[in-house]
Amino acid sequence: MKFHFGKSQDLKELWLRTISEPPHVLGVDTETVSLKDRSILGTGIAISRHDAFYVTSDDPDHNEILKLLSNPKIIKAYHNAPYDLRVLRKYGIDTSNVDDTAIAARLKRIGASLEEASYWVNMEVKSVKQVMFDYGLGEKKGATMLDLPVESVAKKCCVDCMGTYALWEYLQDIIQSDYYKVERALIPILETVSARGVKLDAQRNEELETHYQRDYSYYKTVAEGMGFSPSKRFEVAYMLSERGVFLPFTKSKTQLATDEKTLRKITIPEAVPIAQLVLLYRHAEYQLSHFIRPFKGQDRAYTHMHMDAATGRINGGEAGKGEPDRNLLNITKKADRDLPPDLRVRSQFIPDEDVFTLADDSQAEMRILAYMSQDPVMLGVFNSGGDLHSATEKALWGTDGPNRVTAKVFGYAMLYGSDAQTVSDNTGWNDLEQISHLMNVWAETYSVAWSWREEQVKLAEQQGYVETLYGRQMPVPIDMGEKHAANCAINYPIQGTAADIFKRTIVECWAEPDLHDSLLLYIHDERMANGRVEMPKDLADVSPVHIPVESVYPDRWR
DNA sequence: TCGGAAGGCCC
DNA sequence: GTACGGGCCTTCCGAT
Repeated sequence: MKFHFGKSQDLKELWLRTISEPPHVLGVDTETVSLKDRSILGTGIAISRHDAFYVTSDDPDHNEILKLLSNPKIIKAYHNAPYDLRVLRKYGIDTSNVDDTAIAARLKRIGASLEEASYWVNMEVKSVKQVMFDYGLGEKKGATMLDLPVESVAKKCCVDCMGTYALWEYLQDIIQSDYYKVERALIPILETVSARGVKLDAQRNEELETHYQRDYSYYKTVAEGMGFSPSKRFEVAYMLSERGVFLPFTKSKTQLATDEKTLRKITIPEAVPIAQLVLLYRHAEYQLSHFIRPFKGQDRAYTHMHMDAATGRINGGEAGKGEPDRNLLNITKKADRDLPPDLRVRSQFIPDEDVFTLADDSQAEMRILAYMSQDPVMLGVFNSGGDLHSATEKALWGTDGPNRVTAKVFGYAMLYGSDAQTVSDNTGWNDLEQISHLMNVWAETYSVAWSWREEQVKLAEQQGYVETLYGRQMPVPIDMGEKHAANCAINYPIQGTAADIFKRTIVECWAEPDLHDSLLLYIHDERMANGRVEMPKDLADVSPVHIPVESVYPDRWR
C-alpha cells in the first residue's frame, strides 16, 4: 500500500515525478514493529516539508523508494540515521551521502528527539506513545505499531519524514559546520564497520561455556546446600544477617545492598565464605549471560555503533530482536585478568588474519585536560615525555614506585569530581583525612588545571552548556542536583574533546586503503583492525593536543 | 508482561 | 547528612 500526505493534489503525477526526477534531498524514515522488534513495516520519504509518501515494505513500489535511497547523488536526511541504516542494511542502500538531523539538532542544543526539535520548525511531531494514546491504546501495555491501522502508521511516518526534511533545512548552519562534517563522515564508517563484525572462535566459546557453567553449577549447588539461592539478594542478606552482618540499605532504601564493594568489606569470619561464594557465583553467571551464551553458535560478533551520547562519544549495542548485534564495548578485560589467558572471555574474539592490530591512545583525557587548562606543570610533564601518574605520585608522596596506581586514581577522581569517600572506596585507603589532604596537594600541584575546573562550573551555570576544544556545545543536565551538574561541567569538555579528536582519527584512518578494509571496532580510545597494519604517521597530531598512539599485535583479543 | 532497581562490565 | 563522568545489558521482583 502506498500513502501520500501533503499539499499536492495529483498524487500519481507527484509520485511519478519523484521517482523519475528525484529531488536532491529527501527526508527519510522507516517504520518498524517496535524498538525491540525492528522488522520493517514500511519506508517514508518527504520531498519537501509539505509532501511525503509512505510505502509498505510488501508493496512493489517499496523498491522504488529503495532505489532513491540507494542513489548516492541524493542527500538522505534521517533522524537517527544509524537506526534506519541498520534496519535498511539488508537492502544495500547508500550510506555515504547521509545527513542525521538528530545529531545536528543535538549540536544546536534544540533537543535530540524529533518531537522536541520539530517545535523549531513549527511542526508538531507526536511520539509513538502519543499516537498510540490518541488511537485509544492508552492502557494497553505491550502495544506495537502492529496495533495501529496502517493509515495511522503511514501518517506518523510521513509526519516524521516531513519534520526531518524541515529540520534539515533549518539546521543548515550546523550542517555546514566543521564539527558536524566529522560526525557526517562517521555515519557510513560506523555502518560499514558495524556490518563487518569480528570473527569468533566457536571452540573457545564452547570451552569458556564449559568452564563457567561448571563454576556456576558448583557455586549454586553449594549455596543451595547451605539453604539459600545465591541469585536472590534477599536470601543473601538473610544468610549474612544470621551471621551477624548488617548490610546497609541500597539507594532506594527498599533493599539491602549486596554489591561487590559491600560484600568485600565484610570481616566477620563466619560470614566471609558466604560473601565470597556469592561473588564467585555472580562472576560466573555474569560472564555466561553477557559474554558467552550470546555468542554461542555465532561465526561473528557484531555491534551496532551509534552516536547519541551526551558527550558525543560513540556508543555500541544491540540492533533489535533477532539481530546478532551485541555491545562489544564492554567485554570483560580487567575483571578476568588473573585467569589463564585461555579462560578470558576476550580470547574468543579472533582476527580474520594472523593477528589483530590494537592501537591505543595514550592518556588522552589527561593530555586534553593539560591542553585545555594550559596547566604548566602538566604540560611540562607531557612535553618532556614524562608519565603524568608517576609525576603525580612524586608530587603527592615524594617518592616514585609503589603509589603510581593510587596516583592514577587521584587523577581520575579529579577529572570526575569524586569526593574523598569515593577515592577511599576505590583505593581501599581508609584514612579520609589523609585522602583529603592529598587531594588538596593535587589541587596545589596542578593549580591551573584546578582553577580551569572551577571556570567550567561557572560557565555551565551561566550558559547552561560547556564546550569541547572545537566549540561543540554540550548541555549540562540540571535535573540531577548541583553536584552532578558541576561534575558534568568538568568532565564533558574533556570527554567530549576526546570524542572529537578520536572521531577525527577515525576519519584519518578511513582514508588509508589498508585500514579502510581492516578496521573492526572503535572503543573510545582504541582501534581494532585485522592483520598487522600501520596507523597513519600523523595520527597523534590530528588535533592540537599531541596524543601518542601505541599499537600491539596479538593473535587474539585482549 | 512490563519496567524499575540492582548489579556489574567497559572507557 | 546524601553520589564518580559517559555508556550497555541481564536478572530479579513487584505491579498490572
